[in-house]
Amino acid sequence: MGRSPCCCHDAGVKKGPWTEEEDKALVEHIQKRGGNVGSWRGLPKAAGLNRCGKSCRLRWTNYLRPDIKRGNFSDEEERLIITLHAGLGNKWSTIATHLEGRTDNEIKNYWNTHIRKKLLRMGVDPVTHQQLPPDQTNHDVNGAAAALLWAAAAVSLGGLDTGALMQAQLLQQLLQAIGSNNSTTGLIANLAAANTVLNSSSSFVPNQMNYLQTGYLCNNSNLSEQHVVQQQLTNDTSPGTSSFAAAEPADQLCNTAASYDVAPAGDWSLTQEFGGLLEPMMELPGLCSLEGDSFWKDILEDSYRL
DNA sequence: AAGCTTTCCAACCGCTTTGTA
DNA sequence: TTACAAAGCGGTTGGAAAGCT
Repeated sequence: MGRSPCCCHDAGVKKGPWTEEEDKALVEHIQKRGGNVGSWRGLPKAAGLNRCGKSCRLRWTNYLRPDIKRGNFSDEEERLIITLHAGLGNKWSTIATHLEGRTDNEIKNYWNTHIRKKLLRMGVDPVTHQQLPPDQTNHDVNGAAAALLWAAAAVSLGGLDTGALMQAQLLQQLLQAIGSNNSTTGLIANLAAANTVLNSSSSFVPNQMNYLQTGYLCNNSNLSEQHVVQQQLTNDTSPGTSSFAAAEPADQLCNTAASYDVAPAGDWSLTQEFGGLLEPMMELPGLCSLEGDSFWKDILEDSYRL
């Protein structure tokens, strides 16, 4: 497997941004051949371009190809990228095969400039898709957790009505938690409380159970299907390694991501900030078990001390 | 308004994989 | 089986645009 001698090293071959004339020449040449490029190496000469064949190929595949979809990524595309990335790692070309009209380069750029930062803001490691340690986490939830836990406890004990007030409060607290900075304990407490409120308020998202976990908010009406997703993503894969890539991994993942609506658009605007179901599920006990379950008691005490 | 910093993305570089003689 | 050419791929860079002071 020798290294390919690349014409890009030839003296006099133009580099840098393409001009309109060059684009036109390349497109016309390929169209004349009915879309059949043939040899990229021989293309520049045939098309009258002073460019390396490799440069022509990249320009065509990443920019000039007629089936390329331009414009912002949709939430659905973003969720799919996150889901696929959790299993495949930086296999951009494989990921790209599941996003119609998107190139690997575009997805890679979008990941590095948008998704990666968003995950970090959420306290999620963009490489492992796991919750970051507390000192690297950006969540601030202590204040929010205290207020929300109070409300959740009150609801559970019958001291408050579960109505619009609770829903508004929940959203407000969650937004604070997402956008600011603090401890994992607080985060868990907040998510636990929010989980309880969601599940105790049937009017909030009718007929659906909502699960909150560190890092991700999950909204899925079918828990068993969700476990299938998670098993595929956690057991069969290890980001950065190739074990998952053995038997048509991308298809598995694509089917998974497509079949199981990870965070259905339109259910709840907040869910759009959270990408997927990539961590082991953390199903939290209800506050009705407050008396007998030290889980909630500990969290309440923690949040009280904040 | 000017200068500096940050963000974004097209394009490049070089290694790996695939095809073929 | 081996060697080489060509294509594919992922990491990185450079510079334009946007944002900030």
